[in-house]
Amino acid sequence: MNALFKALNDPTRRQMLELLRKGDLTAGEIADQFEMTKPSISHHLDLLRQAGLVDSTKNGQFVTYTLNTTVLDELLAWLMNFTGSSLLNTSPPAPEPDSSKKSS
Amino acid sequence: MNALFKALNDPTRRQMLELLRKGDLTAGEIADQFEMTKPSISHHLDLLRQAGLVDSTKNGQFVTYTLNTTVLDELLAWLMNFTGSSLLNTSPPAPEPDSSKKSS
DNA sequence: TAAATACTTAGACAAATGTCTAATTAATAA
DNA sequence: TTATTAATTAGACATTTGTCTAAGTATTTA
Repeated sequence: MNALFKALNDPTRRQMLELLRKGDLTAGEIADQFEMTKPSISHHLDLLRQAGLVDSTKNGQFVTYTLNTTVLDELLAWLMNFTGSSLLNTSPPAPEPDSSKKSS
Repeated sequence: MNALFKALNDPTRRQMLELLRKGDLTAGEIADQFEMTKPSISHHLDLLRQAGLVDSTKNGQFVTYTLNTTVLDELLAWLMNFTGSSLLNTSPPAPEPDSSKKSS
């Protein structure tokens, strides 16, 4: 929990998470999005990994980073103790609104 | 958003929030729960207030602190962008299970 | 093999953070 | 009014944090 809040307490790292929301990225691709040296990027990614917010896998000379949201569920649970669990939807997913009508 | 994560990035401050969940407390009552000097406590409370997580009102020589969860909703909304908004319950509150039975 | 590319590790350093003691302000009690 | 109590403000100081440059490790390409 401590590592989680620590990891989230930085705008660069939060932005990294938002980038990864759209899909996996290599360390270099992430670095391209920031005006910061690669070592600094590497360090931020390390903190995110320590918090369990991202996973990294090596593919050849590239390292791909993937968002891991399971640890955010823990944060969500913590939050619910304050905002009241009434915000949580415990009911089963609603049926699709009828896929026979429109596609897009 | 920055002040919020900053305020939450400390175990003492998070514990303070949990204490206030059970009810309002004066600065002194809060200080009693920690092995830390009052000025340090005061400083932590100040950061919580800056983040909008607590409100403070002066009553005589006492200052009472109250939990303010509205800013946590903002965090909740941010979180939902990651964990998937399906967890959010958007339906109206369910009717009370029948108030004619028990009082408590 | 040698050079280039992708990334991390090591170490320095300024800025931010958490804690303390001492002093200050405000309100109550003697 | 003077003393006491509750709390904050000011300022010092060690630790942590974010950033950088330089160097190191793999991996791919020439």
